[in-house]
Amino acid sequence: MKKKAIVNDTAVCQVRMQAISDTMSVLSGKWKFHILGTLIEGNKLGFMDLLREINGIGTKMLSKELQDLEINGLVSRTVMNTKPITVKYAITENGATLAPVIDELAKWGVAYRQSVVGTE
Amino acid sequence: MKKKAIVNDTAVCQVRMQAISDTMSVLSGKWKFHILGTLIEGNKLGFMDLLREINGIGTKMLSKELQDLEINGLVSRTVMNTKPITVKYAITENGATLAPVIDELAKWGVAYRQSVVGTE
DNA sequence: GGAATTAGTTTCCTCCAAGAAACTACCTTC
DNA sequence: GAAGGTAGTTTCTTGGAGGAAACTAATTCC
Repeated sequence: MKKKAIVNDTAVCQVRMQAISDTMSVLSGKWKFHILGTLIEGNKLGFMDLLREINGIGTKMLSKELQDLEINGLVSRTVMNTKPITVKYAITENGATLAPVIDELAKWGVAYRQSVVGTE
Repeated sequence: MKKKAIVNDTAVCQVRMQAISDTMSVLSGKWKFHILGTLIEGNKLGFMDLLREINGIGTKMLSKELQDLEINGLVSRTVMNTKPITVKYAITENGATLAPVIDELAKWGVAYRQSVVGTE
């Protein structure tokens, strides 16, 4: 009798796995959570604002990640007709639904850090 | 007057950012969520079980990711003294605290997929 | 005219994640 | 003793993520 996959061999688990892959695919990379988190906290920020807010990111990465997020409908980009041209990035309705996800990640990170510090 | 970081320039935000980085650092890579999710669902699985459960993963990655997870205290590895030597991998108490995080990720992935399908 | 600010793009480079395939090693069954 | 199952390790290779720095381009301030 050959062994087969048991646990994941249900439609529910397949969907679940796929869903996690989807999420991580959309939020892949080193900076997306930081960008989204920042935009959720502070609504409507310019490119240079984000560059200052997010410690360590460079212009290339910020530009690229923002494009990704815009394509996926999580962030909106609006060119303002101001004297020196400015751009406002904001979280979309869809992007705002990530708040609980980011909250859980942050919460877990805090708890994990404490558990590591506590046991050493 | 020079502009400064406003939104993230609070202790709370710095901690939050750090926490997200911590979490993503521990859970980095393509397979950790899948491994953890599988171990949360089906308690105590052997190496070959996991290899079968997780579609697409290879021995090298599985081995490496399991080591990472064990080092970080999220997964336990127990060598059983059975006739052909077997190893049981299980989620730890600490690792089990990831369940809500994984749930949120999965939940969001499902909703996101529906939002994309719904609007096209 | 030169400096500074906005918002990026482009180029070059490096390192690492990830996969394929082969190999080790031990034990059991046929 | 060959096949098949356990649990991995090792080697080789490639694509892409990510970073540094230079560059574009428009406008405003001094």
